[in-house]
Amino acid sequence: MQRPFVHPALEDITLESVLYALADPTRLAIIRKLASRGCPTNCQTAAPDNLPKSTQSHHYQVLREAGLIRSERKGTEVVNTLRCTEIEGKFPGLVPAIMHAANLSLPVCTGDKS
Amino acid sequence: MQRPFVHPALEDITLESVLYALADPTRLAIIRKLASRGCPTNCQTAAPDNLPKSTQSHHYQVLREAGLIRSERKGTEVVNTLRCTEIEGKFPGLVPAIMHAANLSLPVCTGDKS
DNA sequence: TCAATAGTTCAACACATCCGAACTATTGCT
DNA sequence: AGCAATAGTTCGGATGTGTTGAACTATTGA
Repeated sequence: MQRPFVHPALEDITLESVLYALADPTRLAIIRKLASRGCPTNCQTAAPDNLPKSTQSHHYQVLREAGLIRSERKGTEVVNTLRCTEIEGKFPGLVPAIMHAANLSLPVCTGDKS
Repeated sequence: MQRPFVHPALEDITLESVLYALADPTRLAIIRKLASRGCPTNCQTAAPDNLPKSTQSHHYQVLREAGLIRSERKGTEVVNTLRCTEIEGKFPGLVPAIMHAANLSLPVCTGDKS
């Protein structure tokens, strides 16, 4: 927990890593949950199902290293924030189009909790 | 070569398979080449570099099964066509946004040949 | 100080990817 | 018709990637 999180600079975010990160159903669900709470929102344990912690941790790492989320420690928890305005500046319309497509193909992101 | 190609029906195309297919640099390059020649265009050997034939064959199969391209045999060749109008109907703006982002991040798709 | 909570790291297994070699199908030449 | 050349597929093995339980680290709160 002492090891600080590594976030790529905006210019190091690549289209392929973004697509790769969002191609996984679990990670897409995480991003959808984050996005459904307004864009720069935070979310503790936005884990889709009862996924093992190690797997969750791995998925958050992939999303972080792809540049999609920003992670910050708050006590024992990690608060994740969408970096959508940054990404929107780099790849205009990309994430909104994917979110829109996700909302069309999947029922609706359950905005549970709080 | 006798085995007919299998193309998913429009309703069986999922967002995740589309993203997965496009997350690979090689496959993204193939789609970019197809798209750069006008939308419903065809392309024989749109292989990016001098990629092994077996690998090419694999990538075309992934793109086909994701629903991104349609493959038809013409003599000894296989002609691949983007299914972009169909996909546009299902996921409006998705592929254009990705193509736009690709054009922003990568130089420009070299429209070589013919 | 100690238990509980939240998350990470490690190692092992399962599964996917890549590519050379062998194969199949079609064309065009003679 | 036969045959070489071309275009692509299939197979198998090496290599890489994803998933997850077990052990570990940090922080909070009693």
